[in-house]
Amino acid sequence: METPRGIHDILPDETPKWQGLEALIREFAARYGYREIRTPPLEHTEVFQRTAGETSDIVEKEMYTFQDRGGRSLTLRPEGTAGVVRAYLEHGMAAWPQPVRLFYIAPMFRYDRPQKGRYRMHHQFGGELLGAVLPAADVEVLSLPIRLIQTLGLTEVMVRLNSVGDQKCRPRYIEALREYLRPHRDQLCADCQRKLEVNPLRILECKEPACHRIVEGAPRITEYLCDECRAHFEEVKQRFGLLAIPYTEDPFIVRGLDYYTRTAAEIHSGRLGGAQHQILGGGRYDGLAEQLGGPHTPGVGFGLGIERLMLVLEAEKLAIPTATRAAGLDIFVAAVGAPAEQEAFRLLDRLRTAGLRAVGETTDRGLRAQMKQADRLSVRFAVILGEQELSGRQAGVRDMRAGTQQDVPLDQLVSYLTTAAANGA
RNA sequence: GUGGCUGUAGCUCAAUCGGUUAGAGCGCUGGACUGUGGCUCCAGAGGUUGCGGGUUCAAUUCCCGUCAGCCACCCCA
Repeated sequence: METPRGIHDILPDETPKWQGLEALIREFAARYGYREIRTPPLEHTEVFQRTAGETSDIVEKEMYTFQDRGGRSLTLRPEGTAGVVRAYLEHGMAAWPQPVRLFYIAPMFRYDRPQKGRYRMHHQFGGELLGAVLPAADVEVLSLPIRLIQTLGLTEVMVRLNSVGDQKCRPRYIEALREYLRPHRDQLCADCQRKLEVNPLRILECKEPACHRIVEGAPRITEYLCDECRAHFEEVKQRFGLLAIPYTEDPFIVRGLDYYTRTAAEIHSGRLGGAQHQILGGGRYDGLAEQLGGPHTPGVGFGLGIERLMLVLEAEKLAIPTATRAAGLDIFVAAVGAPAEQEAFRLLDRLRTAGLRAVGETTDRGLRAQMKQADRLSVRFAVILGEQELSGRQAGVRDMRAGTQQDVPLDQLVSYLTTAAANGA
């Protein structure tokens, strides 16, 4: 038996990295006033169908969808925003003080062909700011992961910005784009010919050389933005300048999800070898709540790929800060002989109750083997209990770093070790 | 979903032209050191050669299928 394709275990040697990164993420979320939300990994299929867009790749071919025993269609979440907005509506967060700032660190599921940096289950750190219309909101949300990334020390990151307009101006642009593309229809790749009718925006992202050449001469969405969208985009850019965050404007990013309006943002790393160099995607989604049947609710957010971020950290040889003290052990209790083992068993309980981290021998190997075990566990102290020690109501305490050893009375052991472990920790 | 490369011990890898008992290092267990870790030496355990089928006297080796990883697409985080 093994894990399903593209889905992996995270083993104890790896979890400290995750915990360190998560701790830093939580710290940054807190600094920006974002509170954690935990939505279920499973939603009604409609939640994603109605928001991501019927013609999006996610809905068309990447969702893990199945029927439960009651015949309902459920889907493992392919992205985080729709579920958060669903929760916002379901729990009447519109009645909370606005705007509402939320974040999550959660697994996402997409039925893609796996590759390095692309998995069927991956984790995203997402932030959502709901109930805020102004451009300042867009820049606030996006600045959070950007500052986080900078703190981690990432160097070659590119922030790309675009505006995809709104319900008023986007349809006009789509028509203009279609009109421009129609005469070139025969030169487009098969996929794009299909997209021409269904979703011409996505042709902009096509990397097929032929399509790309045609797209070069296509009208730019920025030329079709309505006054409100134009002003919004201008202020977003101005505020990126205010924070001195470098970015490039990219008229061809449209994002794979249909719910985006106005601001669309991506962050790429130049240090990732493979094709999976995008580490963040995000933007504004003012129409999403309505698509879920709720009242108009402006929102803006991002999703940051944790696995991809870790790949970049590795590629740039950057250390992940360890937020808490290492999960290492303080003490190993070695025992020789049955009476000593009984005493050791009781001692372990006392040590742990006193807040120390201690393990003992669980088989009955010789002292030599037990000391070897203590060494490999990298404990600070080994406590040795045998017949000699027991008869004197004391124990040998060996400092594993110094290689020194002394006898300590049993009734003073806990306080002795508590003090000793605290010193020079 | 399309095309390609690769799967040998827990890990990293070897095994001649298809040839008889599939090896090494690290790691693990034990011993030298009967109650004291690290260093050294010795020994041991550990394998359905990813899985299934085919060709052959004989398959880790050749062929087909399948599963998984990787690479390029598609797309995305």
